[in-house]
Formats: sequence, structure tokens, C-alpha cells
Amino acid sequence: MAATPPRHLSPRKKPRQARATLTLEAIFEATIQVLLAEGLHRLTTTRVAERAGVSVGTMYQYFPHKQALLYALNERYLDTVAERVEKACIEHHGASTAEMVEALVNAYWEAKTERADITRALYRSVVELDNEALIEAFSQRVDAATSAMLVSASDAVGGDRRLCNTTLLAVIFGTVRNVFERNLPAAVQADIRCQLVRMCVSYLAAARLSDG
Amino acid sequence: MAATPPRHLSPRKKPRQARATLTLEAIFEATIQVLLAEGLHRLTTTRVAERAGVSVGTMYQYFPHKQALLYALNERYLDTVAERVEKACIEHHGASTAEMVEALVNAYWEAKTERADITRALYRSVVELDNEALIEAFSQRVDAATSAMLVSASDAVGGDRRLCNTTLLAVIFGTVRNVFERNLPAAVQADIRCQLVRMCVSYLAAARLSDG
DNA sequence: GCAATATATGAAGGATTCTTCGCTTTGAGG
DNA sequence: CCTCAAAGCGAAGAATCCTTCATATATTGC
Repeated sequence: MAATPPRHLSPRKKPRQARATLTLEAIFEATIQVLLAEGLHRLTTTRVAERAGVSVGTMYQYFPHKQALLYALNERYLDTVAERVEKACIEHHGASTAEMVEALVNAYWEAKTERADITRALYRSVVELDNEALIEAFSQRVDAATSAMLVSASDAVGGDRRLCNTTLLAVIFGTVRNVFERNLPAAVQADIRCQLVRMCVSYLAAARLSDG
Repeated sequence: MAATPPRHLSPRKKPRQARATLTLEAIFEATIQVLLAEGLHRLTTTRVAERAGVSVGTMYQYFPHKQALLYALNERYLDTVAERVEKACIEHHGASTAEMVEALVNAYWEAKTERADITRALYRSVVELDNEALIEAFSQRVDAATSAMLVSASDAVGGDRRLCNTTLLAVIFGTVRNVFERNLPAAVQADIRCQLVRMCVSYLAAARLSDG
């Protein structure tokens, strides 16, 4: 994802044996659980290790420090989200703009809400983490995928396509996060999601008319 | 704002003399500065006190603990933002939907970007702060203001007004935050802001046609 | 079975941080 | 000027936390 994870944040070594892979997995999972159950300020190397059923020393064999662990966790997460969005985009090449927007919103929304707990945990972990590069890489990856999809639309949009696309993503990403953090009732969430699709669709339609 | 700041987060006492007011102000300002210069994980009672030019003991005379300080800071901040949005809403009663949306986006955007540093600092401080109630109160306050404005529109929108309004706010709040955190170049920010207005306007127009 | 590696352990050092409390200084009212 | 309450001070106790390293165990390749 981020081609060059900043030196100081990159993992110490990769697992070479099977058990090491398991250990790593356990550590990641434990990190999420601690984050959820205790919050960021109680996310302690000791606590994570304990929950993962390993010793602290083991953790430090893979990560030079706590930050690196969180960084890796976010990297993994963003990677799966990006993959799902890319998949949805590819599957809708050549469709109508409306179908594309709906597919995009749904893919992103579902990737985020499917395991809402994790999403929330990671939104929290991100503070104080030098992950701007990570976010940027993610954004560009998704941007590329949606751009490619949109130009292939049967009713392709006119105007400034690049700006259109950037705006679309900023709005979708932002709205999802907002809805998330406010922890609105599921019904309201569903409603907003539906409205968000309509909003994006009408936006693109308007863009087509005025600039196209 | 939040009618009942949770007991454990409410300030210890209010200033009664002039110098105490100054001290409090200095503490708040110092908190922001430390947050900006050092980040959340280095936001220390000692550091804040030092920067404010007071002693740690003094801080604890007003706040029972660090969290309460951050809580109060956010409360103040959200209050000023809400005020500005309310003002803009009132000033545009009776206008056209398009004018309203533009005024709303501008008011919120400017309230956030005018001192972008503070906004960013507070976005960070919020983690690990039990401020859901605060956010909720803010949202409802703004919701009320914008609802009142929109129903007074010369070209009032039909359909589910409540949902429309909630969506609008989720989108605007979310987008602003997203743009913020990605720290995009000013030019791009301006472009997106403009597009956001267009998007909201076309959404409302579409809502008027289909459900009205 | 035997090196050579890869993994895992966890006590302990070193560094911070939060918060308190006994005491001092300042301001307000009479 | 005097007294009381408000405001301010900051060293020190108690609690964590991060990270290392010397040691121990497991795996692999041969």
C-alpha cells in the first residue's frame, strides 16, 4: 500500500515459521480487542501481549515499538478495504453512472460497517500515528479505481472529471465516518446511506448537464 | 451546550476573580498550543501548566483531571462553531434553497478553517474523550437551526424533510473533516468546497422533484 | 540426532505521568 | 490596615508504561 513505510515504522522482521505467523495474527487480533475494550490510552504493550497469549518480548521481536504495531494494523485494514472497493469498481465497468455510485457507496459502506467495532477501534488508533502517507496511498488507490470505472460509464460524465471524482470520494469517506462516530441507530444509518447515493447521483447528473 | 456535563467531567470550580479568568484562558490556550506542537500523547498536565505560565496545582483547582480540561476545551469550541452556524441560518431565513445551502456550507467551513490548527488539534484531542454527548448536543443544535431555515425556504423542499436535513449535515460535517485530515492543498480544498455546495443543491432539487 | 536458526520469555531498568496537599501569596470588603 | 477567602505554588508519592536483554525453547535442514 504505502510503497515505503517510513523506516522507523516498519516491522522488525517477518515471520518465517508457521507458529510465528500465528503469533503475529494473535497480536493483531489482541490489539483490536484491547483497543475496543479499553480504549487507546489503555492500549499497552503488556496488555496486548497478555491478551494475545504471548510475552511482551515476543511483540518486540516483530515491531520496534508500539507505533509500528498500530501502523501495521492500519496498513492491513486499509488494504482490505481498498481491495473490496477496487473489486466493486471493476465489476461495474460500463454500467450506468447511477449504478456505479450505488456500487461504490455500498462497497465502501459495507467494508466499514461489516465489522464496525474494528473500524471504530482503528479510527481511534490513528491519532498520534504518523499515517498521513498511509491514508494518502489509500486515497489514491481508490481514486484510481473509481476514476477508471467512471470514465467507462455508459452515460459518462462531462466537466472536470478529476475534481468530480475527488469530491465524490471526500464526501463518501467523510459521511461514512461521520455516521459512524455518531453511532446513530441502524435504521437512520440505512436511511442516510440511501440518501447519500441519491445525492451523489444527482450531483453527477447535474455535472453532466452543466459542464458536459 | 450539553445540558449536563457528566459529573466526572465537569469543572471543579468557576473563577470568581479577574485573575482566575485570565489563568483559565491561559490554560486553554496553552492546551491548544501543546496539542499542536507536541501531539496528544505529549499533552501533559505539567507541559500545559508550564506553557500557560502557571503551576500544575493551579490547573487542578479548576479541573479534576486532564480529561475534564479537554472536555471543557471541546465544549467551548463547539459552542462557537454552533453559534456561527446558527447566525448564518437565521440570516438566511426566507432565501432560496441554493442560497441557504451555500451559506450553511460556508459558515461551517469557515468556522472550521479559520483557525485550522485549532480544529485539527481538537479533532485529535477528542479520542479517548467521552464526548459523544457533546457531539450529539452540537448536532442537534445545528440540526434545529438548519431545519428552521430550510422550511422557510422560498422554494421549500418536499419529501422527508427531517431525513433530508440529517443527511445534509452528515455529508457536510463529514466532508469537511475528511478534507481537513488529508491536508489537501488550499486550491483543491476550495474546489471541493464549491463542489460540495453544488452537490447539496442538486440533492435538494432532486428531493423536491421526486417526493415533493 | 545435531547444529544452526528462529521464536519466545519476563524480570527489571529507566523514564513519564497524574494528582495531591500543606503552605504562600494575592485580592476584596470592611 | 486587617482579615478571610480565593488563587496559586510545586515537591513528592504512587502508579504506569515502554523497551531491553540474557536466557530458554522450538524448528528446520542435514
